[in-house]
Amino acid sequence: MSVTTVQSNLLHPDRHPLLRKIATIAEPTEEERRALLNLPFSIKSLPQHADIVSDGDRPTQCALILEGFTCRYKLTHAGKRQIMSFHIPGDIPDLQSLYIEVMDHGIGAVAPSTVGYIPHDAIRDLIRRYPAIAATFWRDTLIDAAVFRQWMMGIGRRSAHGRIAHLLCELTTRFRAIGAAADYSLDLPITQVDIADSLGLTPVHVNRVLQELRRDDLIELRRGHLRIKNWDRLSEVAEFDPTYLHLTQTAA
Amino acid sequence: MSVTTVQSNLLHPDRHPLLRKIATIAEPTEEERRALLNLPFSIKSLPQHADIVSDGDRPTQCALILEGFTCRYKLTHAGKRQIMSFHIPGDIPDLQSLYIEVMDHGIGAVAPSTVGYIPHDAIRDLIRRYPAIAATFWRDTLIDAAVFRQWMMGIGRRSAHGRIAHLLCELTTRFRAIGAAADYSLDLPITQVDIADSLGLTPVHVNRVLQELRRDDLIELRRGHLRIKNWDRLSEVAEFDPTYLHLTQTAA
DNA sequence: CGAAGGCTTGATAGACCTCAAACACAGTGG
DNA sequence: CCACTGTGTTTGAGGTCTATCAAGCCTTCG
Repeated sequence: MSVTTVQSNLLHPDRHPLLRKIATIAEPTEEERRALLNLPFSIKSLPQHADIVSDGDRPTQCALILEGFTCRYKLTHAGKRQIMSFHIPGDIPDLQSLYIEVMDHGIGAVAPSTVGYIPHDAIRDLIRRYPAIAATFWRDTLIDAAVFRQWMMGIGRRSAHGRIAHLLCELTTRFRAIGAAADYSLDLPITQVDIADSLGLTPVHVNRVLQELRRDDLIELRRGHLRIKNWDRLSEVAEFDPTYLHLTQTAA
Repeated sequence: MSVTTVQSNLLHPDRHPLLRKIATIAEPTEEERRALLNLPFSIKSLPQHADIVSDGDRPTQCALILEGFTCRYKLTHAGKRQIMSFHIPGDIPDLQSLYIEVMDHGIGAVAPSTVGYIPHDAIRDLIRRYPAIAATFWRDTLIDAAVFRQWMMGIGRRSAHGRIAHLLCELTTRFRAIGAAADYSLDLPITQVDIADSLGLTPVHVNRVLQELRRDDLIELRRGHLRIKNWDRLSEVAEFDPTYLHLTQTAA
């Protein structure tokens, strides 16, 4: 997908990823929306597995996800990977680099992705002029933290079944919030290895649990497409309560 | 401990918990320090196990830890507890409630503690007048998130040994940063159950691992007192790298 | 001295891991 | 059109780290 294609189709105010995302966690004024649209950025396409930012970097810009699917991860000395969050279009996963100099983790493309790099200076200038946007950005990083906490509880205290079900509920809810999921069906370019690395499990075990979830007719997941066949029972298994996502409009 | 005692001893500018804490993550000007000192708050003493803020609350104030030791936690439906962070004097664990209406977790006293409740309005006013303080507070919540990430990796991908060693390294480093640990020796009013709940383990297993760490002459931990006997080897076991704490002065 | 909270120990069990190989499927190239 | 390759998924057998259950023990404190 070429840069021009992206710019002409994707960045219309009505479907600009950043505005869509912001609308899920705040209610910006028309002027603030315009200011957000005017943020300068340089677009870059990344292949699967490429790093958007690397552990140890000292970024001078933030990455806005425009298309694709990315993750935040860390490696142990033994080389084991822990994924700490997934990001969808509209997210700015390294917003924190505004106030934390050194990256203590990496952000990588789970699927081929397009990102817009926004200079720190531009963001600093924006939030200086629009305190409400500063508050929204701060809020966004706080919601990130809320998601970390939810994942921690899952990894630390819940069964593999519950964890996997919960992850699928969370992603579905977030995709629906930005309007990227028709009904309970969505494109989810994720592998079983990715799921394993995000939940502290092995791919083998993830595979076995997914089979059970399919057998119980709760989900359908293959070739990058997820369909929740029984939302009520799945969210029950997951003990899913979307409060922690702190969405303004909680799309049921 | 009475309120008067606290006020007369603890809140001298030179040893005010909030100023000490802030100094570990930022470099406020004299004027900003004064403004921080002038924050109004009402002091309250809490017994062990009392909630400072509860899951589901909609706080209108933030809690500054003045004395003691508290934790952030969540319960599963089955009643299992996951502790997500520990807080020491100077911390404001629910600073996030400024921008996130509903608490998605509780904060409780691990040991008897004294907290100062600061009205949201006072904080909002402060950060409106001092953008640098706003940045510092934002940074503080970002560092909280960094700690969550570090814990997630531990729980998801590391052995019980590594996790326990890491927790002890982290707490020691943080206590040292605020000047609450002489050398590698500190008062740590924590039970083995608390450790288990913070690392996704059972108390029984924590007990066994602690015994090994003692046998290997790495630590001494009993009756609320921790002494690291071999920092180098312990941080090796822990794969401890304090970068993620983002302290301004990294006390070795 | 009794009670309570925390720590320790032993025996057993199970969820999840490890290793290893086979299978499915899409894309590529001859 | 069909091998060929690569990535991702599935299956099987065995192993282990950590959980569970159940007592007993030690301090502290009223």
